[in-house]
Amino acid sequence: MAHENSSVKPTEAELTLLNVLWNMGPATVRQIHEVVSTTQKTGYTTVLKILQIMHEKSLVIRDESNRAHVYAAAYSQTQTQSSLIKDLIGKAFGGSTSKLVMRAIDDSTSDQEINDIRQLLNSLEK
Amino acid sequence: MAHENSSVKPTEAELTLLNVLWNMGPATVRQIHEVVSTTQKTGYTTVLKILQIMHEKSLVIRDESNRAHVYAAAYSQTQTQSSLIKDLIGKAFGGSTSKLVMRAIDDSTSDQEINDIRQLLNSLEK
DNA sequence: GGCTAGATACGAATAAGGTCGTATTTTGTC
DNA sequence: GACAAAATACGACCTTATTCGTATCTAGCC
Repeated sequence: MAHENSSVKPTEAELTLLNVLWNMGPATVRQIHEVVSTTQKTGYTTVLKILQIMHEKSLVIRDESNRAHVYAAAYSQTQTQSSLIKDLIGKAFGGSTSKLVMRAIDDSTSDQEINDIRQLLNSLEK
Repeated sequence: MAHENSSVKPTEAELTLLNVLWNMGPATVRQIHEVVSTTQKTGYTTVLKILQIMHEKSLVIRDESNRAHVYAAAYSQTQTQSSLIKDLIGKAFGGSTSKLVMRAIDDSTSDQEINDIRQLLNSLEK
């Protein structure tokens, strides 16, 4: 009952690191760890290990020309977001994007969010 | 680097079974398995086991008054969809619902989907 | 050349998901 | 009451995710 992902599907921890990479751009393990550890109590070697696994999976690329390898996301944030949305739509929304969009909008609570979405809709409806 | 989910977050296989339950309503393991096995080659005891685990996690409730227990989803499809969306927004969209909505809309390809969304937007914009 | 600080590589432990085989229990039917 | 069919319970195995500790390696500095 398992699955195969033609597309990219990072795990939770991997996504955490990817978010850092998308923010900072290419970075060393140390730099990444520094950022991550402000939020979580994750050890340095844990970050390193996950990065190495991501490298095997080709979720990141790395420049090994220097002693401290420099990692970068292999896929853009947008591409990854699309993969994850598609996955979710497939497994929980019967493949219907509009159902997901509707649910997301219905769930919006903050005025800020509602305004953002309204503007988004306006810009589309012309 | 792991997480805690205050809310419901079924796994992939669990979601498959939940989808069946939401469709059929309360059902026995056999009934569920029958449906699932039209799509996948999953064994009867596998379905049973997952249902038992889901029961431990309180993702389903079950009526044990008959020999064949009758399972039912503990949370509505809508509730579950909301949880999953919220989770995704949190981990891949920086908490921004509008970003997810925008991405979902941008990714829409089929005319059908685009029309559905357009109608949805129209019904909201009045 | 040798030391050390700092990097990577490796391997082990733990936990969870998914898959089944086998054991056990239950209940209706003769 | 005993048997068989059908259900549940249990436990094992394999994978993947996550976490680190420890071993190794490397490059610059005296």
